[in-house]
Amino acid sequence: MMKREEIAEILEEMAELLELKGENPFRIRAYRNGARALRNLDADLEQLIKEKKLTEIEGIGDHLAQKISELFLKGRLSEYEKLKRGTPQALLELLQVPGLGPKKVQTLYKKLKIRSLSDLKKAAANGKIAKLAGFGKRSEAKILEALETSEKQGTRRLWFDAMKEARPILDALKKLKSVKKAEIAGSLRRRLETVGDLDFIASSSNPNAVMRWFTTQPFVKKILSKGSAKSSILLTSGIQADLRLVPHSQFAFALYYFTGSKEHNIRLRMQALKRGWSLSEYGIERIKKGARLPTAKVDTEEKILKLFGLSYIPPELREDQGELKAAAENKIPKLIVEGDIRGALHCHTAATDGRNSLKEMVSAAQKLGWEYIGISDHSKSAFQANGQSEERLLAQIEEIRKLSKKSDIRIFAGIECDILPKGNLDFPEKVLKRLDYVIVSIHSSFQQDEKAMTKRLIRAIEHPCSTIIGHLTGRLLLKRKGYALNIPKIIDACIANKKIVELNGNPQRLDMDWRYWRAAAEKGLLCCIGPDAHAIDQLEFVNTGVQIARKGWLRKEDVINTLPLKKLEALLKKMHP
DNA sequence: GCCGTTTTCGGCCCGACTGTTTTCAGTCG
Repeated sequence: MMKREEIAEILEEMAELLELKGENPFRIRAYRNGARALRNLDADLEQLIKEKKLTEIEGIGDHLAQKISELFLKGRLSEYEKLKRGTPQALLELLQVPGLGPKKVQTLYKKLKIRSLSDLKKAAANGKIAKLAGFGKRSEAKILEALETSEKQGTRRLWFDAMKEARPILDALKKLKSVKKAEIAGSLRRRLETVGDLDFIASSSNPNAVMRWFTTQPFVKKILSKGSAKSSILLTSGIQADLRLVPHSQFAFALYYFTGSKEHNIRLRMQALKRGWSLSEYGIERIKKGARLPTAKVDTEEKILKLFGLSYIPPELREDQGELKAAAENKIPKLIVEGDIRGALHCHTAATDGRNSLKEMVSAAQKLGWEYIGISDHSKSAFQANGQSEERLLAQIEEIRKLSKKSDIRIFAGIECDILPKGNLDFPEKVLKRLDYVIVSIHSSFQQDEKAMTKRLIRAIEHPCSTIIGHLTGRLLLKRKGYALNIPKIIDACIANKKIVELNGNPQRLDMDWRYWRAAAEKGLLCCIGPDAHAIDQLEFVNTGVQIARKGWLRKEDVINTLPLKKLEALLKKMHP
């Protein structure tokens, strides 16, 4: 049985192989769309295949359904193997070199027999590439440089880190005299958990001056391209930043377009075309009997959408996950905002692996205006994190009760209790019962297979004392994949057992993934946004969690730490008698 | 290969920049 992610990867590889063969671009796109649809699936793949419902997914037709089923059930697909045999495997890695696409890779292969990165490097060093038709000295030099720098730079960044870099640049842009409006766009604006580059959009009456500024700042390591409408630079930190300039009247269109996602834009444009509108990053025109008639000024994103009878779609939702349909039916939810948060329950102290004392954490929470804070230090098996022994835990509970009485802010006594390899919890029931709530998390034996891991977690979910499931998959973005898990099954188990799932706001985790939240919340799953704070300045990770919760279509009502104190108290009491 | 209020064929988003050309193909987003 093949996993969903593995199947998606094969479909994507097939798209690349077809591209190298010079296949119909739309057929190639269909494979990519299919892979994406598979990744975004919130239902159980096995069930869909059994019930022959794969074709109900948008982007998956009869052919792809057949291929996916075959891969899932047999673990292989003859068509894929045939494709692979027909193309040297190494050509795929050549496609990764910036500036090389399918056509050029094919030329290199046919004319120079280049079939690997080292072949490419040799040919470029010997000046053979410059002599090819369609190539020249500059492209040869570019290839060499790309090969040399590619190893050094891991290109993607955590959303949180990228935002920290982008803000000062945006602020400086806004201060320029000839800049009227400036915004961040792209995946950064959509709050994608990791981003590949920083996109800026600005409107200006003097593009050349702004571009001169942008490409000559201290943060510029290298200019990748420079024009009056678009420039790209490499920042000293190694990440790429693009700036697009448009006249003031086009700003909203440019912002909308460059915010993406690409798939969202394609769908919106298709809808526009059907209604007789041609939408682009420059504006919108009525198409009438071949002639294009310009329309009146539309200067906000709201107004653009309104032209198509759509309500506003926040950037976070523009992932082609049904948001256009929802907007057409006026069903875009009122998303949670940072100000809705009234406290947090996943916080560590120096008693285990936190940096600050209980008192310091509490007073920091108070400064943030919270009504409550829950302390959830590690349990004894979390050896690497100095997990609490039973004795130390009981003493901490005592300390918390005392301090809570004296404070203006309510302090809940909790724990982040390890789920042991078999699914049992790290403390006996009688200890857990003395707490206000119990976050259960996995911190060991990550290598278990999906079946064992799912069973392990479900056992913890069924434990009478568990309240919240912490960082569901244990992933560390850009570093470590989450453990194997049947997430739809886990979600169903949580709903059946009335357990809450955490949305961990640590920028490296953002776990459970936003792609699952919409469907899960619609089925009744409640969320707790946890900062997983290990220091006072990390309490604000709860806000990063809010950004991702918005991306998961969550409303205030779906998140328990938006509840006022009395209501949260009552909820925890009911869940944890 | 997908899809359908221009439905079962014939479309499928669209423009900027680069490098190599001398009007454009390829790549990228």
